[in-house]
Amino acid sequence: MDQAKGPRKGRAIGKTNDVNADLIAVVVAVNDAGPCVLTIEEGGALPSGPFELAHRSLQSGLRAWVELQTGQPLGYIEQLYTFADRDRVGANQRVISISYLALTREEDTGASGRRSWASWYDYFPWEDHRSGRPPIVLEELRPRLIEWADGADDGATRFDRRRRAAVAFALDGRAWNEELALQRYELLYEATLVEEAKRGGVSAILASVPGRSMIADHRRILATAIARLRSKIKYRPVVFELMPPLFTLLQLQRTVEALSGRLINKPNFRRLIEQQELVEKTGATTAETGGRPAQLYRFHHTILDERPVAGTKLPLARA
Amino acid sequence: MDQAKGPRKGRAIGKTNDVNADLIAVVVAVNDAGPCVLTIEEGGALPSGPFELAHRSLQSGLRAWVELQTGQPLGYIEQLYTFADRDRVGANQRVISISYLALTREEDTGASGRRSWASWYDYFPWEDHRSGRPPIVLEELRPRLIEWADGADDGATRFDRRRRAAVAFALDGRAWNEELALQRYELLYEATLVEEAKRGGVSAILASVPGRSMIADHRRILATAIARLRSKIKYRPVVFELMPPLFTLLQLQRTVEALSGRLINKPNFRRLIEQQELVEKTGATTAETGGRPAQLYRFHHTILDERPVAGTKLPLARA
DNA sequence: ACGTTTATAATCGTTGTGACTATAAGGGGT
DNA sequence: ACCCCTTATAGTCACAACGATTATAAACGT
Repeated sequence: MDQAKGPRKGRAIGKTNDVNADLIAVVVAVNDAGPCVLTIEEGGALPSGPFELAHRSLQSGLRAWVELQTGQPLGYIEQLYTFADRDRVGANQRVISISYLALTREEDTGASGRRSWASWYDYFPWEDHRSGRPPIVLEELRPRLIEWADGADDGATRFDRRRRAAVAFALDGRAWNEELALQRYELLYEATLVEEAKRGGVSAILASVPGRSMIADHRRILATAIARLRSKIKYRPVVFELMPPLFTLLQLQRTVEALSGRLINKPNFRRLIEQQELVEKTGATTAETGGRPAQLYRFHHTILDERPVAGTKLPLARA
Repeated sequence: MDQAKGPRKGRAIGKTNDVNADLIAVVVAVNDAGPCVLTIEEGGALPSGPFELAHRSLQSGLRAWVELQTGQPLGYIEQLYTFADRDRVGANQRVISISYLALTREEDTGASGRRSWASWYDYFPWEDHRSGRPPIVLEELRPRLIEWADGADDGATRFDRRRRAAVAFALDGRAWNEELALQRYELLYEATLVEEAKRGGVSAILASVPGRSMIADHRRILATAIARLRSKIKYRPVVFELMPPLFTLLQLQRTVEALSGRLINKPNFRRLIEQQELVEKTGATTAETGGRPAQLYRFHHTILDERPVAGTKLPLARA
């Protein structure tokens, strides 16, 4: 192998450069309660395990670990990011985390022990704007962020911190941007307002921190997944990976709203979906919700192949 | 560390699961000749090297290797993808390739030995549509792709292959989509129409293959970078990383055209750039190109912080 | 019968943007 | 000096996308 790669200089094959690669999965589903993530340890961690020689590929290794730990088979998979960051260094060993996003339907509730579905918004209570801006933003986060900003040494840093907080959390009359989920989490981390940022720190005085945390950097990875998914549903029809075979347009809309954390105008949503020919009527109807029975639709699969770029643009409120 | 990660089951710390992680850089610049990539070995490989204990992070490791091998300091860096695929398996050792995209200006031509800038389109001659569709598509690729499609066993596969080829290469009256650069390369790989796909194969009869190749999967990584960059310039103002401090709007347009491989309507481009307030006039002008002297602009940096989503949407020809 | 809920259709006005035309300002050749 | 070339810059036009709103239809419950 190395002979074939002659160009490398100073390359030393040996144990000194070996690393341990972890595969971490964010498995997402949506149910009536909202968007969910598959967890182990009662919501304290994401399914994960080391990449091993026996695995044919990164993806198959990930599938194996998730199925072993939760019994959940995975369909759609997409690579998220590879981390090799802070506080994950061992003696003469480094850990690389390769994270994936998986979309599935919460059906096959195999009784596989330690798994459980947890709502996104238990971990990020400030991300759900479906009923307007959640109180936690103005009541808890804003004062603490301002306090953090004003604690900076020089004026330029204070100004910059206030601006970043305002952009991320839609303060000072700015518009909320649901895709900034990761930036919001990173900002709270930087401001030491999440539990993870206090680990190993001297401040044993743990004031109440917003949102439930996870081990290691799992919550950060979850934030990465949320941001990616919220962005992707706008230009690729990935929502359908989360839908049952037959669904009504309102169910589809509720799913998109659950993911994006904000409400959508109903007629516009219907028009967008229908004119893009992403779905087709089945003829059947359902009347389980009360009100006029709704048409049942099915995803129009061939569209995926023909139009690789088209997607489900979300009709979201203008700023 | 492992105690903190109690959830893992069947986890075995030991040499058996160790892997070697390679960092690979696609360093992009644009000059008068077009879009370029930084290479070593006379264009045969991308700068790369193993992730080592001494590196503080993945990014710093990458910077170190690129600077060591080419003398090029890196500015903007963005992670591309992590591969652990085919034919990169050694005995009891696996190689993970973590690839990055870097944008820079081709200025500091330090005389660092084995580096050289190579045009994208030497490796992907079918990707440059600035002067209309290149002849290679219809004259060479199309007949071979059809031959490959018709070589399938069953009719469904034949149909599917023809459709995929038509979508990727804009056959049968379809519109060219510059963002499908990676899919095109993968399709050619699957059809055994690129040199990499024939390595180790029995077919020693190497018919002339389109485009220059690289060692290992470096050309695939380059294709990934091109696709990512072509997509990203449409919604994030990353082009400016490739521009000198002062530039004219036409220079900016030529850069975008070089990257996307297609021409842009001039008035529309100017309107888009100016109304988004991405640039500001400096007052100075230049008259080096002949014709009326052009205003020199400068990137409006503050915009980056205020509008994290806004970008340089490309006014591209409608389908 | 009436109100409530949901589904479905239609309309209006603004914005975005692709395509095109026109005018201005320089240089070089004859 | 004039013409012609090249490039810069401004303006127009038409259509498509889309956010917001209203209206009508079809079920159920009281």
